[in-house]
Amino acid sequence: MQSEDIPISDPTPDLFPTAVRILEAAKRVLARDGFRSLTFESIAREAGENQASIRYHFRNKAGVVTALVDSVLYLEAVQFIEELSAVAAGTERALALLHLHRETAHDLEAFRMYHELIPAVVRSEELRQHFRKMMEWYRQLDAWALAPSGDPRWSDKLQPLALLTVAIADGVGLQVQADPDLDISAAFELWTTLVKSYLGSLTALTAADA
Amino acid sequence: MQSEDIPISDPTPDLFPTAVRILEAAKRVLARDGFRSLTFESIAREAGENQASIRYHFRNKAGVVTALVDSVLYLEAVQFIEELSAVAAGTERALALLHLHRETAHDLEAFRMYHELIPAVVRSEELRQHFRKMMEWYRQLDAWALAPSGDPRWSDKLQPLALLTVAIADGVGLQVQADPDLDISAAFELWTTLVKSYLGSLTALTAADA
DNA sequence: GTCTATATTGGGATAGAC
DNA sequence: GTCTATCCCAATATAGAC
Repeated sequence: MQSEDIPISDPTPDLFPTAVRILEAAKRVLARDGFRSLTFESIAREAGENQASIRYHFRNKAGVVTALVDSVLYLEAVQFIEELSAVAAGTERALALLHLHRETAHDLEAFRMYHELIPAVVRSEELRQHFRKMMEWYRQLDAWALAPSGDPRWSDKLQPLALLTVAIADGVGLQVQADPDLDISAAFELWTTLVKSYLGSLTALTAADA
Repeated sequence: MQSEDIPISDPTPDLFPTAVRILEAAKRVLARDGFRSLTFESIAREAGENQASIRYHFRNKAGVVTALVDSVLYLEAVQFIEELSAVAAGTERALALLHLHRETAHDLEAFRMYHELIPAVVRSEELRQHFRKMMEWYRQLDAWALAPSGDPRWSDKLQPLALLTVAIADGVGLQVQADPDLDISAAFELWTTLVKSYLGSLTALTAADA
């Protein structure tokens, strides 16, 4: 799994330094005050820039939102690659993935941004395609991380499980948004057990095939 | 599981007929055009009512949104109770629950409304508490539906699994929003297998205890 | 490429007639 | 309890100076 497999490229380096600062400011506003508060005025204030400067760099509001979504989705993805690439393939990496999901569920701010963006993302056909690719990519990342070995044939076989792990990550994150004090440890331990036993049965089956 | 266990009551019958029609119109606008399009003007047009009439019945915008959230959450919940109560406790009902989740994932409009409301729900403390209770209630409903028998002691034991089933339902729904053509059948079959095997091991364990 | 001034729109809210 | 008229504000967008 090299970084070339990411279906979107980092939007940040193509931008002027001012544009980057504006984008960072926009992300802070989004996380703190929500999508409806994401205005030229609030971004300009947060960035210490002029409203007209934002418009110059991003043309209009839609331009800002697109760049923002791109950036948020991208960064979320990059974090996962980095952390999982450091772990050896097999059970260790599978456990690392589930652990990462568990930690992420408690990242209230990240999920808040995520949920703020979803309505905008789903309603714009362009953004939805971006989102679709990112979801697909997340499933592939999970399948890769869950695979007992580096053998790429595992990827297909693990797609159904990967769909579930991604769903669990998103779904638990939502429940934590509803109740930040929710204790999810027992559920994640159960989930880990279920996944381990399934992976075990898969490798046993494959060994029998051979 | 009687309907008295629902933590919120049906908001609809307390309202005047006009208010009910306004609320129904608001739901249609929300599903079709999204939260940002939910204005007095659009609701009034959809309902064939006057803007001032909406204000008279719901005081202000926040009043409309609160009633709307209440109504959407409530109806979603009621549907689940009705369908699952018709099935006998045990494996049959557990499978019915998972099947219901699978069907619901394809209800694009319902999930669209759900996702449109989430940002508003999470940012208002009052609405978030409502949402929290509803999530908790959904977990209890799932635990009840998954239980091998009517014995209420199962409920506690099955909370972790119920957290997962709720997460799967929400998480898969999101993936389908991203890609309506996504094939989720293999994933749900796998999920059903995992749940059945876990429930089987639980009952075996309990039988050994006795 | 940064900024000011201003135009335009649209949504939320108020007062009060009927 | 329904409706009209009107005010106010916030947010996007434009023109053009520097």
